[in-house]
Amino acid sequence: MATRTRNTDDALSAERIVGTAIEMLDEAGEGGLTFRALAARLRTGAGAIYWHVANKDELLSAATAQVLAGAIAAEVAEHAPEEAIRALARGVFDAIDEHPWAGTQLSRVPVQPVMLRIFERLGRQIQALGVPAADQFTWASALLNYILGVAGQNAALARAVAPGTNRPEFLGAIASEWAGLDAAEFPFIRSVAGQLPAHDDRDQFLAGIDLILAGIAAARGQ
Amino acid sequence: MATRTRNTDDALSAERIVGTAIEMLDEAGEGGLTFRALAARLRTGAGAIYWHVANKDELLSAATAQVLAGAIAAEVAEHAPEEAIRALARGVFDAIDEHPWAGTQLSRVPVQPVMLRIFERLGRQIQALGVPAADQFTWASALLNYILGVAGQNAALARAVAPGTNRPEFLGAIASEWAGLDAAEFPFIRSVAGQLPAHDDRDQFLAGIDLILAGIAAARGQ
DNA sequence: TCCCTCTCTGGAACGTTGTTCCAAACTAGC
DNA sequence: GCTAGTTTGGAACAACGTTCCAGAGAGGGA
Repeated sequence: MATRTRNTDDALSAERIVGTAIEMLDEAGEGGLTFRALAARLRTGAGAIYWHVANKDELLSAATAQVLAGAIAAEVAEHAPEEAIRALARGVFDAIDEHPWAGTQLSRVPVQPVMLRIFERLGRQIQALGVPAADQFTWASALLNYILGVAGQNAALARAVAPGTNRPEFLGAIASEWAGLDAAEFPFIRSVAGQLPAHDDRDQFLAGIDLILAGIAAARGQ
Repeated sequence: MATRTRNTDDALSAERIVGTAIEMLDEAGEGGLTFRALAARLRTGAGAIYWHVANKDELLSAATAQVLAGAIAAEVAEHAPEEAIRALARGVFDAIDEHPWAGTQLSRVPVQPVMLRIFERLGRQIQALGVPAADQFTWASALLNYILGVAGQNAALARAVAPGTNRPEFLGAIASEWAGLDAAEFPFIRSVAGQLPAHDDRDQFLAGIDLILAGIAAARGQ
């Protein structure tokens, strides 16, 4: 019988822990990641995990960083600044759309290393647009905050959708509620209720980015 | 000795519970509100609270709603649409600036009754701006997501500032970190590091609102 | 006045969580 | 093959949200 040795394959490491954590978060959502469940899947104890990872916040940060790595790595040098900003925003959106728990993490913690890199990319393209130095910080922050807002709402929605039901069904139910609101108090909500079930979150998100870019262009033109 | 009667003053009620919860959240932050501590301050048991409030989520929602009530109640009919949007956004910002825990709540849960009212106000002003019906939902959502993003980041920052230190000191420390980053990798962050400690969050937030409004104006003009 | 019913109370208890602790198992260098 | 250092994993701790339930208080008929 095989001797129980500590070989490289089943050895614990920060990478393996983070990778397994991402698996569990993707499968069961934010509530699905506990140190006990993680230890069970890794066939070890909770204490062993703490040797490689300081605490749950660090674990979530590392998982979020890994999931966003692709969006940061994407090369955007060849594009015009506006297109580069769109591409970057699109990358972040797609990452959090695929891993909604990462959206929670991003909107919950202050700017951390991953988001600092995104902020850097955004700012560089803002500079490339010829924005005055005094406005660069403010306008890059506006873009970042918008992205983080969408990230948080996406995650909140994913959390709210009951495990059994699917998204169109859920949005349809909300649209019905909206349509049934008081006509005098909620005329606007009622008027857009019909657009809710069919609307594309991604398109809507990118339209918001374009709106901010148009605002920058307008402010620059004067 | 006085007979232990149940008079109106010390009677438990949803209002009194929510009011006390807001007090505790303001004093000790989001971690300061537990059912045990709340029960202790109300001189009762945790079980009694559950007779008036379904669970902690509902309690936080009610607290957030109360804290945002002022921002919604403000009458804005006399202003031009753009100024009305600014006033509304300003009201929300000031509320979450004073009660950062409310920002966490807003960015953590999907649109709830309070935020639906704000969305309604935003949308009505967007309509008043003469935006085409097809764009109203998208652009009102852009404004809302931006506001929620700032709300979340404000709350995250408030949570990160160590109880002992103050805000300028904390921002100064981050600015120092930013200034010390690799020059080749973070040119933009380094260039704006100096603006971080002195910048006004509120002004920056409102500049972002103006940017979106300018974008709407530009898109409308074509 | 008594009693029954319904509302409301508050303290104990349950299950789960993040985290800490520590004895034992393993690995590597002399 | 001893020893010093690293790594493991299971037990234990403190805290949390929530549930449970015996009983106190109030009000309305008999």
